[in-house]
Amino acid sequence: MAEKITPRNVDYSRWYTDVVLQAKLADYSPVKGAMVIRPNGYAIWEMIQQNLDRMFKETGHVNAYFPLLIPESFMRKEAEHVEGFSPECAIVTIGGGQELEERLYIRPTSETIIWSMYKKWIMSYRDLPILINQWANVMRWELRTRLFLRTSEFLWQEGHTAHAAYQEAEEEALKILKIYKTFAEEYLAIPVIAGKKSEAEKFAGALHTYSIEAMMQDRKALQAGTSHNLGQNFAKAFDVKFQDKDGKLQYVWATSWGVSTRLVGALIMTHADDNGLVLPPKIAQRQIVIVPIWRGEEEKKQVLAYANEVKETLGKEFTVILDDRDQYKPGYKFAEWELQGIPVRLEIGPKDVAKNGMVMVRRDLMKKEFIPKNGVLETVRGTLERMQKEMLENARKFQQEYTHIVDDYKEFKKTIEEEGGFVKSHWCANPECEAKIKDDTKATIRNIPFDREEEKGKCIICGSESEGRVIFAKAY
RNA sequence: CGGGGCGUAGCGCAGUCUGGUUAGCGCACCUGCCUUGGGAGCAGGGGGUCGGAGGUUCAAAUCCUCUCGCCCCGACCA
Repeated sequence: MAEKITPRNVDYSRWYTDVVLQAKLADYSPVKGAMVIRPNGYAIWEMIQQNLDRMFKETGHVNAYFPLLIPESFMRKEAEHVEGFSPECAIVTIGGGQELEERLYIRPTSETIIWSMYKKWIMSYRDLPILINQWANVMRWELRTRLFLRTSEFLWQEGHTAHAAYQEAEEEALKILKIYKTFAEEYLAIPVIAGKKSEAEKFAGALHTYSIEAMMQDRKALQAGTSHNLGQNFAKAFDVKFQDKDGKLQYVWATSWGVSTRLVGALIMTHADDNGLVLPPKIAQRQIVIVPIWRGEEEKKQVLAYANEVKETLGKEFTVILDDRDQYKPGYKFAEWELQGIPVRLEIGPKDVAKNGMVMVRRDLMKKEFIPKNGVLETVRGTLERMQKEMLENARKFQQEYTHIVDDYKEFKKTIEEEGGFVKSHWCANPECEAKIKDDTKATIRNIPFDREEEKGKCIICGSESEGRVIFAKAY
């Protein structure tokens, strides 16, 4: 291989970087901590946007846009919030060549500026709920950065809703988490565990935080989406009250929720292999590549005419690339499209033309299979559907294989240290026990799964009563 | 901020210790021929303020001084 990807078992993090760079998903920018998202990478983000945006709108949400710059005084209004975010904020101090009277934060998230506006817009219960989402960039200054996973500037969507009652906000936060889970599994083919964050891990300024957690191929956890019930914290900070049906003034109830370009990193670390990216069909903007093979002009003409017919047939339903470049040999093209993760490759040479068929290769399996030209659209459609399904199943098997049930702390440490993955253990809900585990092992509580079994037990640290198991793992 | 390393073609590097024609190699790129079922071959070609500034010297990528930038390792985070 001329273009090398470091194999996963040699150096997982170099493998990741190699895949991102070689598949042309992103590149390093002149500004440290920032990245350029290249067309191949942005195409993935667009697919994420399109599908999530549709799902948000189907549940009554609308899009809007709030400013990038936030007055410092706004950030300071919610104590926990400013404390949580201040260390990672970039601040504008000069504008128009002059020192600003009030410094402006480049948004690390938009709760404060949005709630300053909600104050203007909300008077009565009739104004509620407000279900606004925005697609935007945010900035959180980072020292140790990794493409897609942790960059100072990243793209995301942030939903900010306002409600008349606690219960409504709670339902909203859970509804969104459900959407995230559905999207992650059905589109990205990433199995996730939905649950509630512990107090220590929740969002700065939230009442409850919920998350979906995925397991990467190195068995580390990655938070793939979060949703917060913010209670009345921001309403109180920004003095946002509404008059209820009884004529009484109440503070508004809030949620916020988001997923980011980090999902692209999750997609890579869930499915890609030593040959490069593997895209689930539903996320691939281009699902099929045809590589024609020929010797001499005569064959070239024949093969290309045939390949074009196939392209046209498949083009009714899918986006097809016909790679007829003359300067590269087929082997080179195979490798290149594999690198970019195109789900299905069709190889068409003189032998296939003679047999009225072609060779089909599924990117995740890499097995060659001869298929007839008759019914190629149905064959490929079926293959793509199976591929989508099996990618999720395989990832789920992997996740289950590395999910351990552990009741003894010695074994816990050993498992986290040697095996990695998710460890399900009892925990008494005391933050001190949680902190001790983090100090000892670097593992954190990923979440308290919604679907956990009711099972009385004893905290793995202190032995106190526990209502059920929580998920521990080392995380990105 | 503390410890280790590195700046030479788009990328990866050699050359620096021991100063000396025109600064070299691999990949990539361009042209042509030839090839095409798993990353071909041959020939020719383009591309460099040797990170920057100052100094020593007949002569500096090489020696000296200063400076800038980057990467790796230790406290927080979608």
